[in-house]
Amino acid sequence: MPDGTAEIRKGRKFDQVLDGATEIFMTEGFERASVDEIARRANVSKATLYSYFPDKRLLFVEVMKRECERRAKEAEDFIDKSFPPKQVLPLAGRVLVDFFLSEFGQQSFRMSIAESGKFKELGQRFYDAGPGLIERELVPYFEEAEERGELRIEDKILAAHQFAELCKARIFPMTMLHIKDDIPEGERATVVSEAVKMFLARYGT
Amino acid sequence: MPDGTAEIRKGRKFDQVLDGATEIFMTEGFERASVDEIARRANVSKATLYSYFPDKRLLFVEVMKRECERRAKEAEDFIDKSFPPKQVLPLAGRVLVDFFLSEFGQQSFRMSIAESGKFKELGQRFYDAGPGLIERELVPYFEEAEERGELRIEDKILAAHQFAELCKARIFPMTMLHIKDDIPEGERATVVSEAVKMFLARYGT
DNA sequence: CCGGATCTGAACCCTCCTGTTTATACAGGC
DNA sequence: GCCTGTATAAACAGGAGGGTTCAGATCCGG
Repeated sequence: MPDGTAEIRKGRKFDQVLDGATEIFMTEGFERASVDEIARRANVSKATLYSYFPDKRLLFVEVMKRECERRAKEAEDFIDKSFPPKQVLPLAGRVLVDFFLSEFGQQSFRMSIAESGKFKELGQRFYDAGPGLIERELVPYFEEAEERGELRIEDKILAAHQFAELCKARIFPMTMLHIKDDIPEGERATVVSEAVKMFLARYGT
Repeated sequence: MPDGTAEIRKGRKFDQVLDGATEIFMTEGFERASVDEIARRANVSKATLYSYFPDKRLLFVEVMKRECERRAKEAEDFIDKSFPPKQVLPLAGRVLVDFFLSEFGQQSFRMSIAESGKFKELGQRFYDAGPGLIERELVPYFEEAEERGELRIEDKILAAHQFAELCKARIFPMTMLHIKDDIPEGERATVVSEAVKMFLARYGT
């Protein structure tokens, strides 16, 4: 075992291929993306590509795996548990909004939804890196804040999801359905601010 | 002009084709659905199908148009504006939840998201029949309720979207990503009930 | 029962895509 | 400078799907 990455992979242009595949899959989706296009974008021959990945599906799964892990790691620990909700929630909400309004957030959501039927494990993986992550981050915070008397929540898991959904109000469907491509600064701030207000009106002390 | 439907259509098995196409598109999505399969399901020859619709894309657009109209009509007037929020909101929420958990709701959402990039007008149409409809139904109700002193809402449009999003908490992502296929009665009721509680905590009087 | 419109089925063309193969170029270690 | 493993380009096989065509069956109004 020459190096640490104990995976079934092979050679040297591996990441190059994955990067190219990520780009193409993100803009085209699974069906529309062609292997030739991926190889071209990755500056790699199709033969090389197929020497790493047995087929297109596996390549796709690998792309989504990596991307989910990457994003999940990025998003962790953006919460300082010792601060009160009035400070933590606006920040968390803003991170959330900016994420799912980003090109990457949009596309991975789109693709996960479109292909989760075909690749059963994929839906689970994206869920863990998305809604699941939010749950894992917020629930412990709610618990600490409740001990400090700053919140009072019976169903903390539901509350975490409610907060996340509130942050999508009016903007998420719009971008998801390509009604608008960009949401201006002001609108993002408003939505987050109103989400926090509503959340605290219900669970605040 | 022989009949009222002033469209560019033709013959007699028109609806048969549309019905079959709807079924296939709903279960397969645009890309995966094959014209042969649609013709087979519709008990119609491919030649007939192509005598009505110039190509697959147009057929798809027509299916989505009809389905959006159909659902929009079904969903109208389920609100009795004279009742107080405590009664109206649970009902409205329940209709919402049952809709987007239905096989049809799920699939049309999935498809609209997946294909709205390719068919620009489609996103708009689905938006009007979905989030747009909610807005058009709830905002006038909020206004009347506010006049009666039952609510106090500055941004009524945002509030309508917030309520809709609250109804999705914890259940919508799960079904969308195929984590769970059915949401039991109890969970639906809980989510709606908690959505209403939160909404009234913020905007109730 | 007749005649024109509509529908059928099956073959067909063409394009595109996945996946394979082969002969060639190139790289770095010894 | 040679040798081995890797990358390349390009062509190819196999198949699927969209769209067309046409001779014949079928329907329906008159």
